Amino acid sequence: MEEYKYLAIVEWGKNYIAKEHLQPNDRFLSEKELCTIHGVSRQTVRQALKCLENENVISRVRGSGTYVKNVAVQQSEQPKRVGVISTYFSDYIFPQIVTGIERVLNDAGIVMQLSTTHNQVYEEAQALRTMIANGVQGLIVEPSKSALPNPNMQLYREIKEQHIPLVFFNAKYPWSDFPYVAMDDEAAGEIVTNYLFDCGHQRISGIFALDDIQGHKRYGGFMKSCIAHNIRTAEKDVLWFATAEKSYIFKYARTKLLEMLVNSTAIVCYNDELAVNLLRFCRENDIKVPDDVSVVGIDDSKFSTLCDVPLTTVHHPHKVLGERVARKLIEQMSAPDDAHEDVIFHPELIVRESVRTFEKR
Amino acid sequence: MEEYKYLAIVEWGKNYIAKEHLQPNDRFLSEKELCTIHGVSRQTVRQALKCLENENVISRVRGSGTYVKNVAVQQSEQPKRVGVISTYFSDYIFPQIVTGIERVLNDAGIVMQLSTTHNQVYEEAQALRTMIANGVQGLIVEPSKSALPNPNMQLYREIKEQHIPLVFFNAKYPWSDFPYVAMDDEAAGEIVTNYLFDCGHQRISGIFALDDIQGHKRYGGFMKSCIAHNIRTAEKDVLWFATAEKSYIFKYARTKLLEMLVNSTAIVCYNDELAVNLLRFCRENDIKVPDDVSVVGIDDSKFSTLCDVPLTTVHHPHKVLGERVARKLIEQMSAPDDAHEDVIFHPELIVRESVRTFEKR
DNA sequence: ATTTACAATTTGTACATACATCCAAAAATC
DNA sequence: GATTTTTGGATGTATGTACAAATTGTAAAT
Repeated sequence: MEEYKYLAIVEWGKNYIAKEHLQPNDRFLSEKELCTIHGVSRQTVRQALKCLENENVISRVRGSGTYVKNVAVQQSEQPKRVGVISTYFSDYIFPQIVTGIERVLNDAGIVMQLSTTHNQVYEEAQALRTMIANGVQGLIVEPSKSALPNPNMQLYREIKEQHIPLVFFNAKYPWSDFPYVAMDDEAAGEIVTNYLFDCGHQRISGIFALDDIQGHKRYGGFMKSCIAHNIRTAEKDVLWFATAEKSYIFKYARTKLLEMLVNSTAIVCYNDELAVNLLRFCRENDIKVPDDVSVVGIDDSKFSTLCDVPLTTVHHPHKVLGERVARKLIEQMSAPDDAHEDVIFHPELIVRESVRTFEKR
Repeated sequence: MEEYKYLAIVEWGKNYIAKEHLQPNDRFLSEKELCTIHGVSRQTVRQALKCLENENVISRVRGSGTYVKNVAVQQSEQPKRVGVISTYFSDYIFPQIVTGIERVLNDAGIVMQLSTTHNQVYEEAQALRTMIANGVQGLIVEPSKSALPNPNMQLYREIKEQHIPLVFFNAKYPWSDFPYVAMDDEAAGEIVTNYLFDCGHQRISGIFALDDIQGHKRYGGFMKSCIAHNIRTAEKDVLWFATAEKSYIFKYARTKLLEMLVNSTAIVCYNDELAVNLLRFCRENDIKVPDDVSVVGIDDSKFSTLCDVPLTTVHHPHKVLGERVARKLIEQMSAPDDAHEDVIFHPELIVRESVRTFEKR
């Protein structure tokens, strides 16, 4: 029961196409014919046709006529797009995380748009802006430099205001108000450190990323374990580095590093990547692992089994985490839930061969 | 310079908003005012306003007036999107290729949409369809099962008809008419085999992928070298496998494989992944590499240095190839060039430790 | 001070007419 | 038979008029 004539004609036209089984590029009725059929003026018919044209149901060709457009276009609406922004994706554990994300999104018929920030907030801003301008229906983001002040606060606020669902993974900005999926980084730091104490180590040092919430939390777990074991001086035995310069640490902090290796029986590394590099550094400086010094990593990356001394580390859920993040986003997209619950994976120790066990006294 | 009055008013209106620095939700001129300003009928003004409304420049409220919409929307037009479809992307050399693609596209301000086929033509079809429905401006595709008949021919024809630029990498379908970027696979097969002959090997076998043009070409290079060295029986010493069952070959073709390892002094592997698996198989069966048998791979993947016997292989340009593919697509997008030239990288031998050298007689 | 009624303004719908422009098929020409 | 011209019919543009429906401000009534 349409109130207006032109809207009635719009509906009538759609039904007509369906009823007559008109195929794409079939000719539709002319304006004149529609006038006589509905007993209205040509202007009214034109208004109705303009509507149908805007809705992509018909296309009109001057001098020729009105034609039916691709019906498929209207039936299967554009598949949804989701933006995935991570710091890296070709190295380390990222390919596996992204594979997990891709699998779930793909199964849900969602297209994944990928961008990397190389852990630069500027690139993060650019990626976010591009994605939004691109009309993504959701965002999966791994924060860049999550522990430092972030100039993209305003952008995230806009995302919130525009009600674009967003899920963080691995870390979240402390000031942000989006759900996140990560492993319990503090527990991970605590578990490896506890394990070292259990193996009889007493002089334990740590190397952590300073610009990254994960680094802070793992450091927190490390400290928690040290304090629980009555080691109050651990704070001094920590070396901090910025993730951008992770390869430089072995050049520019060489002295401090060597000193640390001599004075400690074990080193807790921020992650496996650092640990593997440390293993190489030890080899180059004729320090035997685990005989001279023990090394533990976190993340259970592929390299931890491939390096010359298989690395004791903490399992990161990798692919499962990716899948969970994607599912979380899909949940948020279907039912925007402001009472977002975070998903935290509990880490698990993987014992390999990079830690020496001391005799119990 | 507009031919039609209403189009002139559309342009005038946009300039007016810019000139007067009208903000979103500011009131625009009423229809009556525009009539007197331009000296046209109200209908003409209305047609112009309808255009501006369709372009999202203004919004009209019955009984209230016409208002300016979000200007940001119109200024920054949607960034371009490009679809990247590869067989895998989290393993082997794919992360590096995709990283190369991503870098170039990103620099060009193009968003990358990623999908993987797992070397399944069905998934390839689905990915292509989704991408097209999504309105990508270009496609980068690694063919799936490129050596077998492909049911997606029709799809590729449609892509051609719709003039969507497309570039293949690593391989191309023999019947297709798109440019591609790859390394010279035949030369790669030839180079490693030649090297084995140079090292004094005479009994050389090969293992190749049967469903993949790269496999065929590498096999071709292998055969070329064998024939050049007057080994006419090589054809019998080839084991074929389907890429999907690459891990099964070591179970189900175990007898044939062992026989081959005993009867040969060297094995040419389709790629490094297979070679690394073969190394493990040898270790498990107490066959020493390279003392008992030599193994060569192709692709120079990361694993070729990390496995216990560093692998002699052929360098694949990885990231550079990715970058070149992306640039090729951008070329095609800016200047559709039917006289598409393929880009072929010439491979280079990387000698490591998996090949034994026989004394020259 | 709040409510109510009304009027003015503004956009939306509908009809009528005239001419412009383009397409395609029919007709005329070569 | 092939090419050019004509012509009918289709959509596009432009103007005019009339009324409908929604918003907003004003003024009167409560």
